[in-house]
Amino acid sequence: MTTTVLLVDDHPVVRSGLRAVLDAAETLQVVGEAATGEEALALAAHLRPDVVLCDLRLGNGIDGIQTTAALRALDPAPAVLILTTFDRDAEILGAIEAGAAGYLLKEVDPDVIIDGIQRAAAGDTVLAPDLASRVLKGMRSPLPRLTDREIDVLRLLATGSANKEIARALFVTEATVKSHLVHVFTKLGVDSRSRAIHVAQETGLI
Amino acid sequence: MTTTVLLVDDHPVVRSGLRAVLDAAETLQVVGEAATGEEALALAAHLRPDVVLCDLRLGNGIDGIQTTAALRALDPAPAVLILTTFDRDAEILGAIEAGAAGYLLKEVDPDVIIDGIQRAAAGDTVLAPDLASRVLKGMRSPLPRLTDREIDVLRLLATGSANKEIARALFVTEATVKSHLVHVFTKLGVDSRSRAIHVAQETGLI
DNA sequence: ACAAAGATCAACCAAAAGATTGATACGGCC
DNA sequence: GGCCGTATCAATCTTTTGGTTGATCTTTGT
Repeated sequence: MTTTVLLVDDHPVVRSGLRAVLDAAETLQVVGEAATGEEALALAAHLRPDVVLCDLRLGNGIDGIQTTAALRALDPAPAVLILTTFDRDAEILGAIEAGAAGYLLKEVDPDVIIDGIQRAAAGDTVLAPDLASRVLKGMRSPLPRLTDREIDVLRLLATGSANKEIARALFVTEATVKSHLVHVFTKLGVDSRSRAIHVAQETGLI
Repeated sequence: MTTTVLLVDDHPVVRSGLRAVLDAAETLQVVGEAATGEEALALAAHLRPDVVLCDLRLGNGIDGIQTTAALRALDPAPAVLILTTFDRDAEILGAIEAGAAGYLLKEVDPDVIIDGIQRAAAGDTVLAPDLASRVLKGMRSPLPRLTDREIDVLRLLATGSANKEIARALFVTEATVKSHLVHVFTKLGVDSRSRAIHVAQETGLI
């Protein structure tokens, strides 16, 4: 039984490579390609693939996590297998929480991708062992949840802004910014803005 | 006349895609593939390709810029065309300074890559117009050159370390760290550690 | 041999950041 | 209706950072 696959990646050469690899597997058939999340949704609704192989970073527009969530809301809903270079906790957990059946890194051999697609189509969860342990760890001690406002402050922080500048940008007082920073520092377990930026970037919170 | 090409990328699916694309072009012939800079050097010395198509990030070991410099030191020296997702100034200028004949981003269409390889083989410089203007800008007002010690301090800064912690890590006094930071801030045109981290990351200095 | 650059260190002062304590108002949930 | 979480704000104090001025020693380049 042939499994149909939709490829979603903003790099043409990656799509070419995936097509060459998957076409060589007799049980898989590439039915379409998309360079953006929006294209992926339109094509998936029309072509009804069994599996969507999707990158996380998709240029402008919605990202791979948002694309995954939207794909999983389709009827019928394809299995989504993430294939990306990004391995930060927030991204892995975000993809799984969005409904991805699996998460592979682009460094893997092509036959791992083929096997992953087949297992995703069969309803299995597809994770490399080290990623699986990180997902379990994430379920046990989840990444801190920052409120929208805290994210706003943190993003400005990461551009190098001082508290006064952040206050000005968000139309609040410096005291308010400091209050938000106290919460952010506590949630991230840090005690300086430099550390907060570093942890947030490493884990993919921003 | 057939142009021979060596592919250097740590992602197997990217190499597959490039091979599929280049094999379809009758004037090009892929003669080998490497996943690391070290492999690339060994293969290039043996296969003597006209052009090496090389990514910047190559997993562990030497990076694409170091690989480019080493390839250009071979006799005969192949033309090196960078194909990467990274478009930060320091990386572009670093690759050009290392002797790369050109720099393309992976978002481009396959025929742009084919054309780029042919032009690189012919001795031309291969840059997308927007990258070319940035290279010219880089020649007019080059990125600041930081000393090895300043880079040491900046890297630790980027992990979120306080001045005392950086001093401890480098076995110097806090006064020494502050002195280096004064120079770093001046060279980067910033006035805070957060801004220094941001600018350094955006331009690819760290 | 000399000059320049880099690395090191210090002292002082002002500004910013961070911690603490305390508060009000609003929206959502039970 | 009450509780909880979020967003907002303030005052005070301590710590850290950043800027300035000044210095010595070593290494590098001409």
